[in-house]
Amino acid sequence: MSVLLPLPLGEAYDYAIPDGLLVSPGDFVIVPLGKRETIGVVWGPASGEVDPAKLRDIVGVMPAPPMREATRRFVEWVASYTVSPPGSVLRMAMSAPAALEAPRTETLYRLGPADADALKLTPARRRVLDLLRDGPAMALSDLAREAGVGTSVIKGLVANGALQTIERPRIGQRAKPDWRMTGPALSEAQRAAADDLAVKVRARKFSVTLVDGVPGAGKTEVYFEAVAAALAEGRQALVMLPEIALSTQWLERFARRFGARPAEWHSDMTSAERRQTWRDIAERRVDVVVGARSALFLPFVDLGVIVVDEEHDQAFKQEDGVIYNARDMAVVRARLEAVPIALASATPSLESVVNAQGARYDTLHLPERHGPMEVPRIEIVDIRRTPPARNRWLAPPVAQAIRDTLERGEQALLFLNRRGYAPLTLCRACGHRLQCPHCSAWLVEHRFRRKLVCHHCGHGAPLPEKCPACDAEDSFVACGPGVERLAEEVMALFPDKRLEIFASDTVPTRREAQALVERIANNEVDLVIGTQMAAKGYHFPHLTLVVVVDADLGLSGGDLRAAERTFQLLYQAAGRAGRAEHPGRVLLQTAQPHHPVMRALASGDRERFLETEAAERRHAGWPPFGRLAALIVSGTDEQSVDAVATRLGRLAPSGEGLRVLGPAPAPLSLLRGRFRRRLLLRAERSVNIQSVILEWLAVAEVPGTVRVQVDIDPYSFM
DNA sequence: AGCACGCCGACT
DNA sequence: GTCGGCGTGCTC
Repeated sequence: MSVLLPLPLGEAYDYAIPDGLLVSPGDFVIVPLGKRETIGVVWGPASGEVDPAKLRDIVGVMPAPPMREATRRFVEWVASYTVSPPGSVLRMAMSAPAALEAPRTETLYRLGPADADALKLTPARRRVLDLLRDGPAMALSDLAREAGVGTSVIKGLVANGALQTIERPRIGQRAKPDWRMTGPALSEAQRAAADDLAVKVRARKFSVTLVDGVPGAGKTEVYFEAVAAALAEGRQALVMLPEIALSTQWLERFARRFGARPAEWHSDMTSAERRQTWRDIAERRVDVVVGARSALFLPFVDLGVIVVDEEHDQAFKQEDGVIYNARDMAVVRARLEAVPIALASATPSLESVVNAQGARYDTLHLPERHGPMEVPRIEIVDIRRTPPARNRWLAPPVAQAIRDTLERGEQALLFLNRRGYAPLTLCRACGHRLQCPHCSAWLVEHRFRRKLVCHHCGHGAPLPEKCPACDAEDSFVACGPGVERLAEEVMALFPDKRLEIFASDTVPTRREAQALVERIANNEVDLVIGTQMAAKGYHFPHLTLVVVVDADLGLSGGDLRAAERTFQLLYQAAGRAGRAEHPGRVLLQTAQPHHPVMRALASGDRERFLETEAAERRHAGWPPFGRLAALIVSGTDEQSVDAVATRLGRLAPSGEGLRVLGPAPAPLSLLRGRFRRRLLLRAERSVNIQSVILEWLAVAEVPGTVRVQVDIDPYSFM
């Protein structure tokens, strides 16, 4: 049999089956590999490429449900699409190896065969027997506690046969979401959209539906009905959210609709939680999973629907290891499982919009805000006309708007997507810039932590006393604003107001972030300064003013999605304003008031922006109108990295509808001590870009010291 | 991914 | 003289 191992091996290995062992494709098996044993998945018949005499025996089969055919095909599909070893993809589908072991058992006590009346019935013994006569079998400690006896009484009853023990797999008690509960009243548009999705779920066929609606239009309630329909069919449902949005607020909403929480799947679960949840999904004890991108590889048995919320969000793009976009792979999984998938967003990606226009996807529009809410007014503040004071970042009219808001007892959010005090620190005397020793990036001063930090590799160092280049003392000047520096300015302006910074540095854990979200929601905070962490998915009823401190920040840098991404981020940030009964106001500080992004935001004309954006990309052949792949060549030795990059450039495939750009030093030409070069392959949609790349890499003879990563449909150009 | 082998710097 | 650093290569 060929067995795929969760290792970056390139192909499945053949193993022999010892006499008496029964194995089938999909079984999780233990196999020897070198000196150790590894768990893999039986993938199919032996390839026959290895001398049968060399084959080693499969050691055993894990006591776990086998990996389904559809899941195996999904693993293969992702591997071939991303040009990754299938074993690396398998590893993502085996993220809780402990779940493959025999489930832990518990010992329960129930009445035994002996005639209780024949025993000496002490009061303690009677209490135990009475308890078990009317109730279910119980664990030792529970039984002892409830009967008010010591464990020795129970052991004694077992010894004389009045009680007996049974071993049972320990099954966590999970409350099941109940689809029969009545949901909130839906608007006409919501009802129509919900019915459409429910019909698709019942049809048990593959389809993709884009659920497109402004923030507050009630997309969540709509896709909850798709989940309810899957549950009514007795099937499982998967809801994918970008990591950051996996919030208590969302879970509470779900619990209100279904009376129980869904199973969660995300990176900061304990291994015990992973083990339990993975197994519960594989054995059908979990109906609904909400998770980040890795939830896509869970062992669903009978999936009925997939929902990807905030489908435009970049957090779905995995940037290390197997580089994949979980939104796109979710569509593939839905196809292989033959189920409908819903992609929801207020700012759908251009990819999805184009797919919807091309009739590959259906679209459900949810036009208005649902309930007594108004769409916030987005106003442009031209910082060239009303500039902030020197080394200040808030324009006078903006400061005034904040003051007015606070005076009304309402909250303001200042959005600045820059952690730390200042993005760059330099020496006034010689101009030396403080740079990371491992990356081509500036060190960012974090004044509260009294440290310099590299945001790319995590390198930290104390702020030096004097300039490392010219020895000048007290010569450092901070350049540009970060959230900490903005906080300094705001504290000086509003010293008696309660200010919180909402960034990964101030709320490093999910728990702390949620505590802060609660404080903001309960109006225990007046002013929030936040990075993009604060921009997404939350609902703050007292927040009526959102200020985008530097709306131009994401626009520079040669990224093909810069405009689209900026539009999405700012629109989402703006959506935080005025979601309760108070109307919201949004101020964008920009030096480019006529930029299409700013105009689209101010006029609310999203369609026109998307059209312009689509036209530009179509003209240039960029995605989604063409295919794109990046090769990232990296290594610790700059010469050999350059040699490989140059060779790849020389051997670049050519042909109809194909073009290779580069090699060029990556914008982060040094990252974590590795030198980096990039090549970009652009092709027409008809080109099979994966096979082109495979042939390319095969002839380029990359030495072991240099790594070439393939990024199909790159989102990051760093 | 492990776990080996293998070739150069600081120790008993 | 060894102990051990982690670079390189293989595992059916």
